[in-house]
Amino acid sequence: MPESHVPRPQPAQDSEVPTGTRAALLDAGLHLFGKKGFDATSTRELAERAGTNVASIAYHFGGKDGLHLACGAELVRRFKAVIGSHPLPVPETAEAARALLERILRQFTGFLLAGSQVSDLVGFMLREVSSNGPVLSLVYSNMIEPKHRELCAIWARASGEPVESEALRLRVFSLLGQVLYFRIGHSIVARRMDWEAFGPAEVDQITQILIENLHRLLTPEDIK
Amino acid sequence: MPESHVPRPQPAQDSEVPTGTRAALLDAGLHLFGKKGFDATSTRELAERAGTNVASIAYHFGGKDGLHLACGAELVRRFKAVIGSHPLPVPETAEAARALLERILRQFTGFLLAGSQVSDLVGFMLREVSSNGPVLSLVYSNMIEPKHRELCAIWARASGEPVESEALRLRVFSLLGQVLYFRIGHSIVARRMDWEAFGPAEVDQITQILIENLHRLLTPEDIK
DNA sequence: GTCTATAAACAGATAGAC
DNA sequence: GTCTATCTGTTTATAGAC
Repeated sequence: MPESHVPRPQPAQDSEVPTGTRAALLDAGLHLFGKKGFDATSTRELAERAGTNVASIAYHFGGKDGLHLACGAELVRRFKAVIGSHPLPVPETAEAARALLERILRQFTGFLLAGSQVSDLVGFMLREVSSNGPVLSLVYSNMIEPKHRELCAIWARASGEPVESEALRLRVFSLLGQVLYFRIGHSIVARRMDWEAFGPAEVDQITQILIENLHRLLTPEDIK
Repeated sequence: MPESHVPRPQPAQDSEVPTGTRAALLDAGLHLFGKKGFDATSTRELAERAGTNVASIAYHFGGKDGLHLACGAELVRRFKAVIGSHPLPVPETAEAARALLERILRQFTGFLLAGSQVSDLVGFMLREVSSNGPVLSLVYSNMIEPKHRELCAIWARASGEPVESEALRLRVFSLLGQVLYFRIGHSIVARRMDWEAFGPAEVDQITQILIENLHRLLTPEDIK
């Protein structure tokens, strides 16, 4: 038989890149849900920002909740498109692992703190983390869990601790938590530091402290 | 003249302790705003939980927004009632300062992570931190700023760094950020650790890691 | 697929009885 | 001070024209 109507095979295991009205609504959702929160965002605002009408939300996503979940999936898709879907290799030596952790931490602070074109994604994700709903489950298993596991392996090589020990997993969380706090509580930090905003100079200053903290945290207390 | 109608003198500089319907609405506000967020909480829910009617919100607080702000003030009042309104004295020696920091950190993790009768307050405050509105301004200047300043003074004594240096202020934030993250991202941590909930054993484990981190962070890297 | 029009429920605020 | 009843506007969802 000639050309049939079956959907074309997907490129590898990656999900479809959205286009048209669908994509515009996902953009609007990631932006507005992240900026104002899910409840504070109305379907009218979403439609207006996407340049369409309210009914298209129900048509494409089944409703406001469906759009919310689809935004979670889109977040994971974009994240994988940026950082790649393959795990980082664990370096051979402790020194190389330590250097890699430093590089990852720099990337992470830059990603979270420097306002860029991805700042919609960050805002959206942080709201989901606090709310702990079905969208977080999706993001956790497709993004957070695998990346945290990779970090633990690298940290274990750098510090000599056993891989996947409970203390190690918690320590990695405590390092990431520092970075996240500077994003979540940036308004408080800015007031206390007498900063008007988080410019490049301020982000550099924070990054430097966090890099120092990384090295201090990697060093057991009794070696002093 | 005999008994007059002037309001009775306030006890010291502390604000009035609310009673009756007013107090019930503040309780409901702290609970529901903290649990579901301001936008997701309706005035009907608030009135029902307080055992009163919607009109009383406007009567006592002028409206939903007024109740929100009053909840912020009530948060500060309750916080001061627990920890006292006087600043902690800075210890004489570095060792004593270090021990005091450890004690404060234990208190802080217990306060934030162990679900207690104050967990409503913590949930409310964390939402305000993220939302950065007028309620946060109130809480910041009456609670966060003075307490952070005290911590910086103690940290400076413990580490020998100059008081109020920018690096020191950021380092203190980074330590507090660790604790806050374990509260904000507790659902993520619980999944990754295969914990069903944050019980006393789990909180102890986290506290131990954070205490270790405190001592590592207090120790400059070059002394190893 | 896109859009207008509308339905049905819900929001916060308030008038007025008690 | 408290409460019921109601006003006015907004919410999400949907029916149906094109």
